[in-house]
Amino acid sequence: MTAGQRAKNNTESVDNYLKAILYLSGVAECRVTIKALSERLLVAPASVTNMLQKLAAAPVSLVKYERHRGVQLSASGKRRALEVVRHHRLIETFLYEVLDYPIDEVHEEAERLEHFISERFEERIAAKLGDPRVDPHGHLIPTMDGKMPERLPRDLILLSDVEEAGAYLIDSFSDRSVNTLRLIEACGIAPEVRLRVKKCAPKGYEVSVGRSTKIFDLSREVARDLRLMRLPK
Amino acid sequence: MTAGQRAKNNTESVDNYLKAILYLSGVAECRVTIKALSERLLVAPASVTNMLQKLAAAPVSLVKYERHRGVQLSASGKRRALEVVRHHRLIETFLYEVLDYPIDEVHEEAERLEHFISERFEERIAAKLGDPRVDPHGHLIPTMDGKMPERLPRDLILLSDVEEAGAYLIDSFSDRSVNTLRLIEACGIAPEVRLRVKKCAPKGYEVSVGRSTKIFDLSREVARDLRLMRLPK
DNA sequence: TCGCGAATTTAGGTATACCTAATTCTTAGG
DNA sequence: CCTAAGAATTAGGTATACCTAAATTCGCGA
Repeated sequence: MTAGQRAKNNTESVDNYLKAILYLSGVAECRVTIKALSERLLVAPASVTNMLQKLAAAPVSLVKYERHRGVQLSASGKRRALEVVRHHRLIETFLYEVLDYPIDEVHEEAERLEHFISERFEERIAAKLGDPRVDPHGHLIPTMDGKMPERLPRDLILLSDVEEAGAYLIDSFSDRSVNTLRLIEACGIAPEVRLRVKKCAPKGYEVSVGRSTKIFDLSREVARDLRLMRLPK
Repeated sequence: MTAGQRAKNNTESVDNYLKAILYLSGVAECRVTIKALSERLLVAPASVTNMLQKLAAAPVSLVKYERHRGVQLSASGKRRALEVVRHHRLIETFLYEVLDYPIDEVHEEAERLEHFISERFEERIAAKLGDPRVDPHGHLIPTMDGKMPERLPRDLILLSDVEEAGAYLIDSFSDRSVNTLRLIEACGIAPEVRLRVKKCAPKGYEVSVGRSTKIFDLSREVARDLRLMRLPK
């Protein structure tokens, strides 16, 4: 490194690797393969190996990495990853609640900004929003001290796995597909709203949302993005 | 360029060069020297030459550059520079008005975020703020169509150039020094507020602000950052 | 237990945006 | 009008974060 250049770990890129590892290792926190990371990040496997070697060798190492045996986050890697997720979900909530963004535009903007906001910005939007527990999709927001909050033990199920008609509460939905999000929003689907499943056919679902009696047809595609909580009959 | 890589002009770095040229070329839009840019951007002169050559050679060239004769913005360069300045000043206003930032923290955050917000974000905060004309320092905000708005012709003078006691209106102040900003704010100085100059000594100034009769001593240092409008006697 | 195919790693390269050192150009003063 | 100081440019290098292609290594099934 030449004089006048500072080591800049903690780049956008590093953040994205950490987030991807966090996501892929899941609740079990198991090892993540290079291939899985490569696919999620849309980056060649060789590039992933390279980056992981750097992350592991960093002065304060962000991942535990052994050749041919996959990666896991280290304690500090996990802390950083959760901080970025906190940024992401707070920004989404802020865009939705304060700036009246359409729900399907919230993810892309947050994906960029999450890397560049300061601690102060984080603190101010959290305050403005009253320290929200979930984002507009119903996903839990990690706490300021870098932990994922426990959720009340809920009996969760994807709509696509529902096999009998009945009453449910909407827990959360994926932020992946813009089209699905538009559709979901158009039906009035939102976290903590009641969903009544009228019929489940192999091709799709008939549901009503909230107090409305209007019936919507949802495809299996959409149903895979909807996470519900069973309500007692 | 390898397959799978897209040309990414319009980087943060490019934006900063364009802003610096805009600033240094001033109202007269005269040519800017490599040395001046090098000093403003804290980058070696050789790096500046390099970057300018790229900017001039780009498919849609952002600057007019001739070896040994300095640079000027092209029409599209100027448009882009003004867009970034618009982002900067809107973000500053937003942080100050909506997120209750202290005025001395507004510049640094905006300096980072200005490069990463989308058109939608710009549009939404502008709407939220009611399309403000000036930022919290009193600086004019370029319009959506990329022009610097005309200001009413005002008879402007720096406090440091004032030689006789009298009444003035505060037009704007520099966002450069955090210390100066704190001091300025503590005195209640803000755009469009009345300032009464009681005494101007070679070492400093005695002033009162707004309706208050309290007297503040301002150093020449601070006075150089304060732009005033003369009020008729 | 051996070998083959998939996963991973190494080796070598590109573009960006910097840097220093060496060279060339400009121009202002004698 | 000529020269030397200072400005600008060229040449050659660094770090980051990618890439492709060519080795490796692992582990599963015959």
